[in-house]
Amino acid sequence: MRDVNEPRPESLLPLSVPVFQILLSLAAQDRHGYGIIGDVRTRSRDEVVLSTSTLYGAIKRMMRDELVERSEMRPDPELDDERRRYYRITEFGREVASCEAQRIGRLAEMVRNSEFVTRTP
Amino acid sequence: MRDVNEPRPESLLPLSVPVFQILLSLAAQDRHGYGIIGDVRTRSRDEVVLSTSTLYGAIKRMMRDELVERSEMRPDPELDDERRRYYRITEFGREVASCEAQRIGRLAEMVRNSEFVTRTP
DNA sequence: CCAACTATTCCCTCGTAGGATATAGCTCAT
DNA sequence: ATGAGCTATATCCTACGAGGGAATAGTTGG
Repeated sequence: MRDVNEPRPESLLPLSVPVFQILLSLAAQDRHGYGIIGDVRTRSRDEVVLSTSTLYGAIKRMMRDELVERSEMRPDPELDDERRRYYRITEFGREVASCEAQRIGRLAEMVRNSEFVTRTP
Repeated sequence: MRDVNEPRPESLLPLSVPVFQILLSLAAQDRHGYGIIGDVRTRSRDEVVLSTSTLYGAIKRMMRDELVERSEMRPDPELDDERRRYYRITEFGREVASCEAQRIGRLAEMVRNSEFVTRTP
């Protein structure tokens, strides 16, 4: 059942590069802020390198929009760092990310149907 | 030979939705402003509907960045409307659009490698 | 001849990306 | 043990773009 106060996921599209990358990162597992930066950098093969101001600014807005929420998760105590604040993607966040993924798929198809693209066979 | 004063195409990425759609539209043929709005709407199947302020604002910045330029092209005089101002994509504009197309391709692949995506078989 | 549509332009507001900077706890080599 | 460098979070500030609204005016068709 959809929360009537929650906006339709499509209304938040298109997502900015940082927001979509953060959702992709948290979709795999809960992470803390600095961990997201490293993960995004790794999975994008250094194409997306978030600065701390970009990350924490985006996280704040994503909390406001209920795309993510605080997670109580803690790693093994001997590996933990108490300063860390973990985040979890919400169900709504997954829906929004899924919509954005579909939008990107349609866009990629639209590009394939264009003439000008440099094809790398 | 690359113009040394022209920035590297990647430095303009990511393109906004309006800018990329306008480049896609002009890559096919020269068009005037209002014509771009209609073409983008058609080729995106009503997904991207540019307002006039969005379009003309984007065009102005794209002229500044030399992604597009004024075109002298006029249609058959009996079909013409003298108010129209036609635009043409530049060679640099094509390079930038091509880079953006590749970025979107990589992004779509990254999404395919993620778990959460809603698959439509 | 008037309404609706085509076409361009400007103004203004809101929101975001990201540089710079502050603060402080943690880790490790010497 | 200590200081350098890394991990981690947070805020300030600026520049810039998206897009609503509205003004202007030429064009078309009923």
